[in-house]
Amino acid sequence: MSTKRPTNQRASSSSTTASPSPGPTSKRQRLSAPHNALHGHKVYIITAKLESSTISELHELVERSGAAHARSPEDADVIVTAIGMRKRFERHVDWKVAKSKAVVRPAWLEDSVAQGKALPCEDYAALRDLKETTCANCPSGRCTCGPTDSDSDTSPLNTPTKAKKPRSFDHSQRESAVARTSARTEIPGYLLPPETPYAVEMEKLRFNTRFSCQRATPLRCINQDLCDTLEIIRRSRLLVGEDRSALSYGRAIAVIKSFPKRITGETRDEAKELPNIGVKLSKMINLWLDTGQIPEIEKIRHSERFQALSSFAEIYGIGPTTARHLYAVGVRTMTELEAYYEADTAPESLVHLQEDSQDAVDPSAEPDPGVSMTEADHMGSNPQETWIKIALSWRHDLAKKIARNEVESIRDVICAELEKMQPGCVSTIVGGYRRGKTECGDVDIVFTHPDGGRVPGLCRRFVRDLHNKGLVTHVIHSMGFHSHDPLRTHHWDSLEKALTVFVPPGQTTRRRVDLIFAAPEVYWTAVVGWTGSMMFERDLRSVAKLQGMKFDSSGISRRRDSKLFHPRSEKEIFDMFGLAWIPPELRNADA
DNA sequence: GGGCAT
DNA sequence: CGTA
DNA sequence: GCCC
Repeated sequence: MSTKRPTNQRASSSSTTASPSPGPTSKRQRLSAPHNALHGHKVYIITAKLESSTISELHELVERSGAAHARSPEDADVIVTAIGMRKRFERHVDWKVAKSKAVVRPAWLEDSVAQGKALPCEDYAALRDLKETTCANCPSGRCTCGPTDSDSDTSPLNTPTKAKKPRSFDHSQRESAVARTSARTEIPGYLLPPETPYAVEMEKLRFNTRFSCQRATPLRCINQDLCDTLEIIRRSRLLVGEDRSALSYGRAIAVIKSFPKRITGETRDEAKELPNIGVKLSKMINLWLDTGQIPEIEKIRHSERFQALSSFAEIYGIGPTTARHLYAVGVRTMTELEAYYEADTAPESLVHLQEDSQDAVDPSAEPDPGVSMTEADHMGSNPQETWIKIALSWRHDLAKKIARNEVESIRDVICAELEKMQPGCVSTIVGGYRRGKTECGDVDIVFTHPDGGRVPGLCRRFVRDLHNKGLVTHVIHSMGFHSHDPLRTHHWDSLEKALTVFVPPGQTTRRRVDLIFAAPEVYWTAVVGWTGSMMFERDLRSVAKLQGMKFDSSGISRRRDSKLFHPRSEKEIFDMFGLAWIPPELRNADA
């Protein structure tokens, strides 16, 4: 996997080749004392297209210039960017906002600091279409540029609004996970995937960092056999209810997966120094190296209880607790499990909990508002029991993996249907598919619409439509968009989701398909939040928390004042938390 | 000895 | 509690 | 079970 892009732009020192950058701006005064060239101004740096070393240099320059860092483009007087294309630029800054700022190339900052004063912007405008407004807002206050030399289309700054291709599906071979359902309607740049992949700075992704969101973790690693072994212990810990222990095994697995060397007698010491590998795990690694196995694993493997709990928990809707209850009342095999739910003698033991979860199983509500779960109408008192009976009937289908091309064709079917109901939606296939798995357990798709007003309620309407057409047979809805509810203090669940059972047209195999509808301002958080892996998400949230922030798939907020943040690209989320970019295929921190 | 995602 |  |  060649993750290192043959990067060609070093935007900083000599931005682009063909610009009239006045005066050679050499390797100047790294050591010069601070001055006040830009005192009183606020500068915002768009990090896209910049090397991280350049980014830090530019930050230094801002400080040295006496300017302040703006926290957002809106907040700034000056926006520094290496982006020259309007469409790409708009992914970071609203066009209207941009017109009220000076939008310049990095060279302007360098040269202004070098010369100790704010230089005229005219030769530094980052985008041709913004040259005029940039001059009007130039900190130097003495830009002389007249009305844009409107016809000299040879300008290197020119940003053709119409890019090369009539961008309909030119992205497909790069990341077919990302698709738009509409080619006709105009989609704002910030909802589109990057036209070139972000650079992956491998040197920053050190394997011995604490959190998996700071490391590159491939789908399968060089020590996969060890990871698979430890995964058995982890599963076992989860099933018996030792969640914290399970968490530790999960973290250990994650860090081993990112360790790029085969663990041998040579490298074992290094491996034992890894974060999340402590005394116990070190001993296990020793055993594994010396004897080729770990006794505890063999014990677990052969345990009747583990096998029973494992198989029960494979049923959708049965988790560790229910599995343990079943075992406790004497159920041992799948066959017995079916018999147990067949016989209408369900004991109270399983009934009691789980009454008013916020998620509504949407079956019986045949009268309009919900999708019908046909088999489940006329049901007995216990919805949980009913639910599991149905899930039992799915188990063979849902155990089947879904090939990538089938994931894509399911996406195509769904997008085609959605386009009929609501043209112009944008979508990304997320989940394991996006992380590069060749076989997927389910299909997860995040949707939005450039007109945010089109999104509330769309999930329900659309799923009902799919149900009427026979494509969706069952659904669990989670509420979303209760934003209109004035009683709600956080009216910020700008996300609707439906967990469905889907049968592709002309087929009979049921598939689990999750549809997520996000307001446009939380589209990228939803995409990051639903791409996974699970450990990657946990660590991302831990990192956010350490920084006083809160991350979840429906938004990012500052804990102290609940201020919301709306990143305009996936990478902006990484930037926001000071994390190096990690592409989806290297977020596979689960075994 | 508390925290471990939301 | 189960699920993502 | 590991980290701070």
